[in-house]
Amino acid sequence: MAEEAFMKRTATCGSLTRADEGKTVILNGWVHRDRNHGMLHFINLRDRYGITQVVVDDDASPELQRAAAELKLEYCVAVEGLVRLRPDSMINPDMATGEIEVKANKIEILSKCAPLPFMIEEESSAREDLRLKYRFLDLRCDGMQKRIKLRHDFIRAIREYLSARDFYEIETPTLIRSTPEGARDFLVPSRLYAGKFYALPQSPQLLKQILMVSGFDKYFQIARCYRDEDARGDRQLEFTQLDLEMSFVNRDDVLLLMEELFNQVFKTVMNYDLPTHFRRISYHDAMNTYGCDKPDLRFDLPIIDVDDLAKASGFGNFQQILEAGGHVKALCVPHAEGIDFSRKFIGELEEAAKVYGAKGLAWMKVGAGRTLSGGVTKFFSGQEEEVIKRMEAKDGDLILMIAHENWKKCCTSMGAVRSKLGKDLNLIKEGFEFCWIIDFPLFEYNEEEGHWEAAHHMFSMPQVEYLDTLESDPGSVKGDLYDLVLNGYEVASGSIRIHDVELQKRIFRICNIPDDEAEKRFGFLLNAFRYGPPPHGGIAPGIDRMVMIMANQTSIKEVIAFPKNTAAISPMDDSPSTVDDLQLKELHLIIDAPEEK
RNA sequence: GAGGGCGUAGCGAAGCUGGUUAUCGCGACGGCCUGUCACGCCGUAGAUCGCGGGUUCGAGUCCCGUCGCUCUCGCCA
Repeated sequence: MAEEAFMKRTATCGSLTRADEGKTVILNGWVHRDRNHGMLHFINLRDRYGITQVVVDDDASPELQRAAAELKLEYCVAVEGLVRLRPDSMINPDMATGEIEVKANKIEILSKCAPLPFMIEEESSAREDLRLKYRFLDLRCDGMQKRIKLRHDFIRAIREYLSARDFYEIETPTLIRSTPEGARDFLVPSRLYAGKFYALPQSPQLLKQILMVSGFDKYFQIARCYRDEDARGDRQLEFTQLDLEMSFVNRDDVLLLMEELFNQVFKTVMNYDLPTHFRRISYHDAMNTYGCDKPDLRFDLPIIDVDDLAKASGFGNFQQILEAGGHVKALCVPHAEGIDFSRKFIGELEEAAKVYGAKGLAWMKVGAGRTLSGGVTKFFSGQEEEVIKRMEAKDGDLILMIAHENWKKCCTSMGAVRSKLGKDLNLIKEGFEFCWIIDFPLFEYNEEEGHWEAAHHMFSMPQVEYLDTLESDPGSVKGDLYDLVLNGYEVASGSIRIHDVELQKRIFRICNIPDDEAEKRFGFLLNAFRYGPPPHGGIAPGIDRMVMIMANQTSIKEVIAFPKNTAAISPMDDSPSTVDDLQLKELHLIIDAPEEK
């Protein structure tokens, strides 16, 4: 065997136990902590698998002592030593390897480390942009290491489940035709064809539908998707989806498959038992009851319709809004220990509501003997009993009301209040609460553009009972659409697709895309649909978001190895960057450029 | 495109109604230390208080502008 260039590891820093006592091992890793007591020197050596305490004793050779003294944080080192049991009183029960230590007899410095820009701790405390600039260091911290592993385990469990059920994993191209609808495309200029562009896929939507035409009736892909839109805590320019499509299925086939998939995956990855089936809520009910289409069901706090009570009240403001076709929604905030419903408390809730378009937040306090006081109480004089009963309010509770001409804004602004209360009053239970949101409207009216457009995307099937009224009443058409929601985040979105050319064209026309335009943009799909397309449908769970939630994080950056910041910049490699004129010229993006030397 | 929050040493923070030499912890550097595990102890260096302007006898602190980061609305299946 060839002589090694360095002392190669024979064990990892997480592997040694009592059973290894007496063995001579070599560890490779980084100096995590360094406690030098002069004649006694402890070094916590870390690798991906754990941390092991290395000891340099007073009987160490001068050479070894010199090497140990030279060590600094995050030096990459090899240590050869003897595994020995720690004295009983020195056992560290918080450490997986806390029963043993390695008495060093040789230390080799594999590489040195510059002074650190921040400490590598379990959860980094440095500002996010600094963490991103030094992402290679940030990724060394225990929290990031665990989350990257969780992500791997999650994806692996998905692959195993689907492969065992006859799904093929098929890659689709990431240089594709631009079919702009919805988000902005990232464009890639063509060198060979001046003025032409590829687009990076927003999702493999059309390609997977064409795979169905090809007979691959169970397909999935861990697909990278790109959208040129502003970033958010749960949105990046590029993200990863489990893209999945099946032929000869209806909605319930897809929902049941997903339920079984996530039951198995959560059990495998987190040893967590999900309910066999997830609750199904219509879009309309979700909006009315929770004020959003991605409700967090870890707490209840339902929104209640009080149009009739508001109408009978003496509150002119409410009545005007109701007469204009608006709505009044209410919420009963349960009395909580240590929280008084002060002006400040209510004011903050009002601010949260205003962000979503509410003009104000009306309130009343419920007192002893089923009385109301404060806020808008005087307008509800004589209705106290009825209001308290409707709201199922108890002594000390707070009743909140929002009125708005626009139903959706009325719902979402109260939804924002509900959401804030869930956090502020600590109502959110531990765990994972999935639900399906179904029966979405297929179209919504774009006021600016002055025409209908697809609420989700244009390839989703209308529910059969609306097929005759698509054109006459687009606003009432419900689609075979479904979203999967987890703890208040939309984690998957899917639908049964259209596989009929004529129906697809009707949808295009309603969305203001005439036939010739449709042929130009989506001709390849329509062409495929002329050759025996099967009925099909699918779904696309977001990997980043799901792992984020499983890891109890609030930003997907925490589960992506090299994310970009909110300004769409990667502080580590400083992309996007300028390129030289020669490159631009080759891509026909500029005409004047220096000739190649 | 719009709003909120933040910006003080390599990192994390304190700095009140403006008032002498800008404080603390971690880290770095030097020294001491035989059972630590966030080791401890002594010492040293390290800050144009994001940047520009203004008010003032005097600005980290007040005002205006600007840049950066971050959260959110818009946007985003």
